[in-house]
Amino acid sequence: MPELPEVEIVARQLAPQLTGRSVRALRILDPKLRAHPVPVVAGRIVRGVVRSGKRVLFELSARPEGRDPLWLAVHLRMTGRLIWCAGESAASRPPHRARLSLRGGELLFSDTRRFGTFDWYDNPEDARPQGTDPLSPGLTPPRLAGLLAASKQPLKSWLLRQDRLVGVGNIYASEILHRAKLSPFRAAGSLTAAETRRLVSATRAILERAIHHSGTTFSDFQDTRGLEGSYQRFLAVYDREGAACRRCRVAIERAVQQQRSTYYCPRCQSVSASGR
DNA sequence: ATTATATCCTGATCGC
DNA sequence: TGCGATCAGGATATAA
Repeated sequence: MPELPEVEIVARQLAPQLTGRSVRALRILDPKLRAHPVPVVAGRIVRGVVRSGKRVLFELSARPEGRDPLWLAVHLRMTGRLIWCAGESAASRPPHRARLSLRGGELLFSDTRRFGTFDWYDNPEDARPQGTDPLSPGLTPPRLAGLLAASKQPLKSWLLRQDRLVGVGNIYASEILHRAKLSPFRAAGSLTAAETRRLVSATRAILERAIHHSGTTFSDFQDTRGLEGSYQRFLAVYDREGAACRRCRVAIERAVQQQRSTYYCPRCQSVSASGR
């Protein structure tokens, strides 16, 4: 479900809601989420909520007894949602895998397919993703060129690699390549300098625009209040097989790469097209 | 060392 | 209307 923009929205909404609140209790109802021992969180204060790659990172203060601060990284994977229920007792709660009770409200982790994960860190450095964040100043064309260098992977597959660039998923990968006028089948390491610049700016533009429109609700993304995003109205290629390309009117095509759908315009994104 | 395949889950949708 | 097959925005362990 959530890619970088959706996770960013969730973190931005939660930060002002949760920061400063003290933790009452953490209930983990799904044993699958309890693979590792769960640290004691009662009595800690939420110091902040930020996006870290595709994960939502919660900073929890040291406990009064003097323990060290703690970080919780929540990965939403396909169907995870973090829902903030203000008020002391949320009487009727939707189904959820875990529940963080805070002073003044509860944070529910709902996740139908149960792919989402909790990871605990006592050092935020350890929680940092391996790949470069596309919205950080660190993503420059030379930097991207260095990351792409020598890779024979198709561009689309490369974009999904979280150990290079972090945050791009299946929907935005197609959107980014369409905007950059690059074929999803091109070898990642074969881009010219100009094409690399286009890829950097298209990646930023698409992700920022999606954040601006509160993300994409393809089937079930909802923000922390249960509201849907609106970026699906702006999708240029994703889920538009057979529809006319908004740029050149040619029919959008669908291909399968790594068992995942790729949507592209065969004219705007032809392998030989140099773009411009 | 890269790169395909299978796997983790549930629910919605598709085609017959 | 019913029912099995197929498909989902993610990522990883295993196999090739």
